[in-house]
Amino acid sequence: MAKKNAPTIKDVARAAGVSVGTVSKVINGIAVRKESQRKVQEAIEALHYEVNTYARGLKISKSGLVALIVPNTMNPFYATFADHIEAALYEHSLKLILCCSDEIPEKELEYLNSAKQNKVDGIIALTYSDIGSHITDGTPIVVFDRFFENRSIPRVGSDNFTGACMAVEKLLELGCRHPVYIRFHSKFPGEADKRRDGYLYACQRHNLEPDYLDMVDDGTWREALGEFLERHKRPDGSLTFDGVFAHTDFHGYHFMKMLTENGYRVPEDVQLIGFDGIERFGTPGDYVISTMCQPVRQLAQKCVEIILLEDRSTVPSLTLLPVTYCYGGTTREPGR
Amino acid sequence: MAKKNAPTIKDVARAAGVSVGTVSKVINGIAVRKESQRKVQEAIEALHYEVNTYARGLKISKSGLVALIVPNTMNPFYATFADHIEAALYEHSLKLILCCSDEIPEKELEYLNSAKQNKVDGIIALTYSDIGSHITDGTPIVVFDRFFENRSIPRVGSDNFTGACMAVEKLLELGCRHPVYIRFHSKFPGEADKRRDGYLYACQRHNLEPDYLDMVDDGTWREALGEFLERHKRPDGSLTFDGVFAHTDFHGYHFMKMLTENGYRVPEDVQLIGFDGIERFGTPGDYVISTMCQPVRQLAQKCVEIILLEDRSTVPSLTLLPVTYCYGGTTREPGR
DNA sequence: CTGTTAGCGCTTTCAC
DNA sequence: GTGAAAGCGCTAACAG
Repeated sequence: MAKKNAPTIKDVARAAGVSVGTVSKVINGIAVRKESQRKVQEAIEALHYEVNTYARGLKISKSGLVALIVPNTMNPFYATFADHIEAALYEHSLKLILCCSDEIPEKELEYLNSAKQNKVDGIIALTYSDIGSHITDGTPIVVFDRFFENRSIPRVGSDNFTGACMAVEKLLELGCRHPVYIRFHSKFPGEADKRRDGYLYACQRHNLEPDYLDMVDDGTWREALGEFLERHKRPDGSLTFDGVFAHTDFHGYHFMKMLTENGYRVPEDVQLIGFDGIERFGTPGDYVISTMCQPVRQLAQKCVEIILLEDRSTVPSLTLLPVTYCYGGTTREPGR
Repeated sequence: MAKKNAPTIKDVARAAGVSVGTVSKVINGIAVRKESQRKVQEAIEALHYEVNTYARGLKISKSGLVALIVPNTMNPFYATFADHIEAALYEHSLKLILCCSDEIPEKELEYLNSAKQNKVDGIIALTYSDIGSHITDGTPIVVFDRFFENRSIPRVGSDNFTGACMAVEKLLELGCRHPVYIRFHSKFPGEADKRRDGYLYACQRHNLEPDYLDMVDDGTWREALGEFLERHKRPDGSLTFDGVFAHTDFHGYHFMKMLTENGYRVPEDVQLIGFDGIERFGTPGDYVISTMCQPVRQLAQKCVEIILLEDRSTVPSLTLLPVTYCYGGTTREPGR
């Protein structure tokens, strides 16, 4: 905002009959004489004075800005995360610079550099490239949900491994005998890979033969799901599995649709649990499918908390928060 | 980012053996001797120099920041809008400050003031309070989707009136004889009110008896919809309406669910068209219900375009973009 | 073309 | 407690 003739601290000082130093003290809540305090306050009101953040930033090199790098805000998971980050930042009088990378590594890097240039007080990143290796200066940074080799950067995420185990065990508890796992993942390795490990571990622990679809998401997931379904049909048309743990709610939802369209009843014939905790229209509690819900709000708060930590030597290098099972209509629930 | 010893323009000048003025010129793309150009560039590389945005901002009072005030980003409509705004800003090398107001007037105002204080180059606002009356200085601002009394502020939105007419006519075209309208609105007046006007106009034009539910959204919409449904059941169980124009996809979706749960088939018994163009998981083209789709992307671009307009006297005070009908499974479509 | 220089508005010593 | 003054890093005007 290029307000041409905005009043400066000088104008206030003149109007209040004190020096700029005194005005500065009042602004920053440093003790001054009651009398001066009052006069300055009055002058500020009268002139509609507002501190110039550039000048202040130039002096104290703090902007009150935090950059959030996410792929986009179309995806409800990212959108929700962004919303909670914004809220958490607001609590600390910080502003959010939203950076959508579209999952393009170059754009992620570009935003990262721009963030540094804009002198943000911190960076929260959910990226696909290993941005950690590009951090050179002392800007506080935390990566969310995507962990890379560079272990020197604090990481925050959900306990994917345990969550996956819980999903399988929930399916078993609800009567499933043959839970399968479907997954489409980005070509970059990430923390979410642990969901597969969790599935495998749970299978082993419960003496189940693992049966899963695990492929890179190249846009052909619909065909792949169809094929997977065909492959699991018995001659009589019934399915060889009775439970599905989906890597994400997105694919879980679409697989449910496919099952329904093929005449299978969900949850009567097949029960299905996804991962993420996506809610319809963002309405709290209205899960699109039964799911292992990520504590997005707490995760966001944790990220902000870590960014704000004064003593960088005390920041935990890894923070994993637990996920919880949430009913969303695709599992058999007693009494529903 | 409080990088303590970041190299300054002075350091670059010294390293390159030129003056700060020359360095400044290089940075800002002003012609200098080839030789100097090269030396400065090298020095910048070597020192990893980055311009200090505070100092620059202090000087030229431009931040490259634009504030977007929306209620939240949980709601897919807002989330999508925010995403497109971000993209449009990116095209102009501008950064987005995301402000979620939670629909709280005080918060909207607070963010507005904070935006001014942060010297943003523009403000895009989707608010419930008449923020227009609080704008005092020359910050470019545009309000989206919510129009108030203050007509001096440029407004951008969808052509709700025409869109509503189109919805009704589409229903008629698809064989409906008795389209009803359901609506839950905020207690603040807004541009979306025109959707009701459009419905009424279309009814009048086609000699239909208007029949609609129009109430303030006080959280009891589910009950109200149930009541509305009961009221329209004939003794034989059939419904007195065969088409629904829903004020938003949200309520349209939930009414559809309710109809289905009550044994009515959609779209066989009742066809339904919503408004907004919400897509499942943000997937392009995967509309949750048939809908009058707002051109969110174009709307966002228009907002940014208006913010950027140099000559403020040429900004259109009102920009209405057309909505388009999109099939989402709740209407009878030949060949689907 | 290039170097010098005067601030932009603010915080922060440092005397008083 | 308070005022004076020195910059923070940069741009732009001006003189060379």
